Amino acid sequence: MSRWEPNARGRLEQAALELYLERGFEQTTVAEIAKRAGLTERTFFRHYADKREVLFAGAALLEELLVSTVTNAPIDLAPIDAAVASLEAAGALLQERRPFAQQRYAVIAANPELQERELIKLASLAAALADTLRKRGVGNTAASLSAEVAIAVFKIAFERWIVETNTQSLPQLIRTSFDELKTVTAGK
Amino acid sequence: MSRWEPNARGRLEQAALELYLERGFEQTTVAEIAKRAGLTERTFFRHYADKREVLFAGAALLEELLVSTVTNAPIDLAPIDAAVASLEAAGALLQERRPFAQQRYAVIAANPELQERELIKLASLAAALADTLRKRGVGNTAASLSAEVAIAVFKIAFERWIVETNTQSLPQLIRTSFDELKTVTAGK
DNA sequence: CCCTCATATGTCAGTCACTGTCGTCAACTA
DNA sequence: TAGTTGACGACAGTGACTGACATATGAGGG
Repeated sequence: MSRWEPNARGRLEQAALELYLERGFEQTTVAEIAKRAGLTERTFFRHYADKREVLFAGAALLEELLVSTVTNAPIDLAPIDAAVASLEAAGALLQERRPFAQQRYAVIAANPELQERELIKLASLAAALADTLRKRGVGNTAASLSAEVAIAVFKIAFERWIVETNTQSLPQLIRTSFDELKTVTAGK
Repeated sequence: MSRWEPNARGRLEQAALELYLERGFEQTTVAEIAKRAGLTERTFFRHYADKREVLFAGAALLEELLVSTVTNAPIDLAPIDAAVASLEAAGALLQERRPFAQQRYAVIAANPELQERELIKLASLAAALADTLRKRGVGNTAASLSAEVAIAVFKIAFERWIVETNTQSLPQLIRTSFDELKTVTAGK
């Protein structure tokens, strides 16, 4: 049998989310999170670079999903369609964890520092998407534009998904927003 | 005659940019910035909420420019065109301070914390743009989409403007990128 | 079965960003 | 002239984050 309780990261993430919800992000100290997880402050920082990062462990998984989806998309699919399709896949994943996503969103929405981290994670996803598109032969600017725009569509769909009283699924909202985007950018 | 040297904020911003360029952001302490500006650390924090904010004093000005440009745009101009036009105006402003913009970009590009701040400032500009569009009667989602997409275009044009050896002006690059965006999002 | 080594953790001291509080002094105002 | 305000300095405190070193266990080799 192990010397320590298993799943230290899971316990830290759980404890952090709980405390951020109970007292707010700023009013929670890392020492408190660690204590609730049965660990020390130092151990927290061995698992997460900082106090914010503990809320963003899922980002790496999401990035893998986006990249592999775009990589495996039919080569004749337009760049923006490939990017949006990958976000629909990511949306399907999030759809399964809506309560968690809502709690997490509530915490992030209440704190600007966390919003900053969220934005850089999204920017990182956009960069990964753009890279993947370039590997499909898409031009530099077109790749960046497609990726950034797709992420913008995702952001807006995600917010509606969180706020609205569950009428459409997240993938549906992404598709709807994407359609509206086409209307918006269509020159006359 | 005044008790203190005038323009404390200007001195702090100048000192901070210099030091961030010389040693890097992380290797610079707020005490050093304050000392170079002839002030104390405490006074630094009276002028700027944190160590990063000193690099982002211009954002408020930019936001005013965007909002007033969109507000005064012809009412029959499409939302996305109004948003992009306002960013062209902002681009013209930046065009006049290219060396400063390049130094500032170099500092920010070298540090993730500063990139986070940059992203939230851009998101704030997008939110202000979207609000202004809504006041013109644009629908909720269309306003957000137009604003986010316009900012995405701006980001990509800005990076090209910084990197490329001055072939096109920033407003020109914004226009070019916007045209490419229309191509990219045009469904077949 | 013992030795060694890698791993996950604890302990402790230290730096620095940021805050609250109080004191100071010139300039303005009644 | 007396009070008020505004910009700053001085100082102590909290908490995020880091570096260095210690410790215990499970795995693998001999």
